[in-house]
Amino acid sequence: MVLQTFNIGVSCVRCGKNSMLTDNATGERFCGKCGYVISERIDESGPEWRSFTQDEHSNRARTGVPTSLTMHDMGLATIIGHENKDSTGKPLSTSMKSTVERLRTWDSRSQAHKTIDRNLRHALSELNRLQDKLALSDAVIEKTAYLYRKAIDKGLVRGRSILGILAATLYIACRDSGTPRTLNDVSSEINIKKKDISRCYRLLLRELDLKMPVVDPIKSISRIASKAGLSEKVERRAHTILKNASEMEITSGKDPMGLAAAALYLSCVVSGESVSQKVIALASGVTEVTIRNRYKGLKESL
DNA sequence: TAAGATAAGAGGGACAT
DNA sequence: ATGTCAGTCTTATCTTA
Repeated sequence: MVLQTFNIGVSCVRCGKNSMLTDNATGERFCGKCGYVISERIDESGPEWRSFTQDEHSNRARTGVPTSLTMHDMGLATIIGHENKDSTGKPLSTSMKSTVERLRTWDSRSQAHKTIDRNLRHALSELNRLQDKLALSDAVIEKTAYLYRKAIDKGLVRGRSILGILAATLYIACRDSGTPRTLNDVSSEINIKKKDISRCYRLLLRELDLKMPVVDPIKSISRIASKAGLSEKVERRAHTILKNASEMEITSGKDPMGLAAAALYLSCVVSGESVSQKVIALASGVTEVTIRNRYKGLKESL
């Protein structure tokens, strides 16, 4: 019943026979004689709770293997393989074969394993890689995994690229948790075109009924300022510029990043600090032309 | 060299057909 | 469902101070 197994030369803790096997497909270890299964994950995973006092720590006890949304099956893998052989490699009897056949049907029906499982595996392993690349917190990753599962449940992934949806869910998780990552950041790491991600992004917002707060350009200012190495005075002045601008209602519909960048540039000019548009454009991720356009608008409003 | 101007092109939202 | 329109941002190129 198992695709590929090999003996790892360890004796079973239950029956004592030297017959522990490992399954290449799932990485599970189990006893070829008595069927006892051990999980490697127990060793690797920490507790699923945090404790803040010594008391709390000693009072709590684990009640099972920790599960995580970032495991494709939440750490609860039991899959019936597709070969009609028993654990020792011998073919099954006819009656057993039909029994297994029936079980397998139920197995795949209940989980819709075929595509969804593979899909999830792919997405989550990519997610793992992205966490390192983009320096994301575990919370963001969990949130992404949660959203991705929701997207699958709603059937939104079918017919679309897995990575596209994944990138969009990741972007949503970042926005939602206040982690400053732009569409550009995500796009360049995952190697999917920005427009494809934003298409998926909008789709998800619509279908999952999510509400994304509009990015406040004032929040972007400090990010750009520190990246471009601007003084605090310039930063503060840019704040007031933007505040005035938004009261005069010339900011709606404009790219928040563009606004923030232009406000900073204007602030530099009136403060007498010479910083080129190019520097700010580089730090903010918008083009110099956009800065110029917003800059023109902001200047007129003063 | 930096800043400004201009033009072409892309993608999406609003609205009408 | 499809097409048009106004508005935005980007890329590229040229001119100006």
